[in-house]
Amino acid sequence: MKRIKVKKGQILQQIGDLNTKGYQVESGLLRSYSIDEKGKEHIFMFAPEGWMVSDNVPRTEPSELCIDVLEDAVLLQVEKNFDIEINISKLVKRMAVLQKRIIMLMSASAIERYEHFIETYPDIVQRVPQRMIASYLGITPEALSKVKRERLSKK
Amino acid sequence: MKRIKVKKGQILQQIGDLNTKGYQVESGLLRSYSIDEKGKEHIFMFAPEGWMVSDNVPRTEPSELCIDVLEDAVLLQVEKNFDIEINISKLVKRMAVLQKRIIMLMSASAIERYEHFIETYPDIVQRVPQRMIASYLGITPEALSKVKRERLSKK
DNA sequence: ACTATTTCTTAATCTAGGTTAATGCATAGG
DNA sequence: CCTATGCATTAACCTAGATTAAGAAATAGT
Repeated sequence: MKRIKVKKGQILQQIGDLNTKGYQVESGLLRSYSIDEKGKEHIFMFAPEGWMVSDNVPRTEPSELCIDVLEDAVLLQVEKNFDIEINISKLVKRMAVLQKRIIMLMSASAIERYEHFIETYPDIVQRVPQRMIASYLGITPEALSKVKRERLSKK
Repeated sequence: MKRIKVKKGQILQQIGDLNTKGYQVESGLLRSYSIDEKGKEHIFMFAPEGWMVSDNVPRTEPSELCIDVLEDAVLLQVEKNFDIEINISKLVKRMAVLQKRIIMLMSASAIERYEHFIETYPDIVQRVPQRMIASYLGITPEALSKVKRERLSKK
């Protein structure tokens, strides 16, 4: 386990890399994302201060997520065997987040997912470009623009 | 931790219940699902032999999933504190499944999700009604019918 | 400060999948 | 055995969001 400083734009993990590390974020902002066969990015999660990112595939398999730096960050880099999994309560919280995300993707419209997102992560909205929020929500930037316009006209 | 036998149709957990238990499936088939504000069910996961189901929200919060029995089953009922979380490698595997599911929901079409489903869970397809597979895939039974028809005409 | 590049928004069109409704099949219960 | 309820499929239509394209606004690089 060691503390590292990383710069905006830096890529910590490429898709296909052996996936032995996780990152605990002390300051800054990371994201993890997948890339589909058409080359389109889909943001899996944002990780601001206090969060932890890692690919959740087994340690022995190639990663299916790319991890990069959105804001200069200080990280604790942890080897997956030991350090991470010791903190079970954090693991369990991450599961809860994933569960919520699946439920939202299956049952909520783009508008509802956006509402939920800004309630749950009000600060992130300020810190990342719109197109990344769209990517996280599973819609296009154009559709997000429309969603925001509709929200304004209603409230 | 105790072993229990349950009958098809039995409900093990209601949405809103305090969520202190998990179930390890020795034989039979369970499912967990959410219900949206329109009353529509969305299957979160199937749990055949060897799998484990539980709601992933923290133990102290009301559950957001309902768990019921699709085929008569023998279960190990575990209290969430102790027993479950001891088996970390199983926890980690569940995370990998959730991750894959999110990526599929964001980046794959209904046809692709269906293909992936029958590859990953070939036996489940035989064991549950079509409408439940549709629900798991996040589409309507009508759309699943169309998907299957298109597959047949192509191959 | 000026240009180049990326980002955001709008509008027009297209499409995957939803909705509704009708029909044929099972399965369950009397 | 007959009816009732639920399941799967088909077809006609509808809608949320994708795609394409173009312009405006913001950012970054020199």
